[in-house]
Amino acid sequence: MDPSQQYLDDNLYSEGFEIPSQYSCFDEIRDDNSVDELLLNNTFTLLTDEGSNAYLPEEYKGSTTCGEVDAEEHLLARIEKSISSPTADQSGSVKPTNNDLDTCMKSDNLANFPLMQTFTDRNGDIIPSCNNLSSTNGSIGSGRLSYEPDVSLSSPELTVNSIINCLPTRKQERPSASQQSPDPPRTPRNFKVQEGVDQVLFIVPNTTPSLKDGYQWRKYGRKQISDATNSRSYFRCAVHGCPVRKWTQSYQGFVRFYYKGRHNHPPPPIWWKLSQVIKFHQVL
DNA sequence: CGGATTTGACCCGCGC
DNA sequence: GCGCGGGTCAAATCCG
Repeated sequence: MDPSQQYLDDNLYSEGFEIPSQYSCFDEIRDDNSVDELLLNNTFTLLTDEGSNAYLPEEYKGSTTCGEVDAEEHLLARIEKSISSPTADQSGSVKPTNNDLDTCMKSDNLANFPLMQTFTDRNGDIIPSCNNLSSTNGSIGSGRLSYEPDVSLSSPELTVNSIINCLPTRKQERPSASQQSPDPPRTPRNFKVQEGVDQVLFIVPNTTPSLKDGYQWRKYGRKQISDATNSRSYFRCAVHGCPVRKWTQSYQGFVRFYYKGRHNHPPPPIWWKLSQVIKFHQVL
């Protein structure tokens, strides 16, 4: 069976990712040391805004927007780097010591996975960055992250968030040119920018074995997109009245998760994600 | 048996 | 205005 197809069909997609709400603050973290401090002090704030180049790769310094294709190239490069340099994430000084966190990381088999996140601007263009969870009180010892939005601090220029979440579990070859589809996957029509609506994009290798955030999702449709090898699955949050929807689509060895909306109920514990953010920082 | 998933049909938005 | 592609609905089916 085509691994991507199997991935799409797996019930694990009944549980998806948390959609980060609007960030509670936009602290400007301009150097790695300050991030280390925050992480080590468990205040855990990895934030940039649209204008911050704090963690942009060198090629994106000075720019705040780039096209989706460029962003994807960057993503693939990041994945390859992380795969080819298995010790890369050992260089960081962040070493979470909380036993629960370690247990969670191991149980979800997510240790050593890097994470990358980008924003999209109002036009839907992806802005590579290192933004991620915001947590005003997300201490490692608490067992939960807070995603309470702070409306007063939300950026009017940044209403759409995209996260690219890379979770390679084993070496994965990029498709050869002959294996690649001629066209990149189309963005879901409903994923187009809407005022005040959160949107998130994850891209994960289709070999990722387990992806859980505790949310329950109900599949409500599936569609062949563009050609017979490209299908998209449609999910809605299983909580009654919750407006959040997500789409999944496989493409070139990766699976894209498109999320739209904001949960209207408390988030579940998402320990593993916290660990990924830390790992991401280490990889960078 | 009830909840979740599948899948064909229908609806609608967008491009031409 | 029309046709096509994509999103959702809902009945059928599956599964625990």
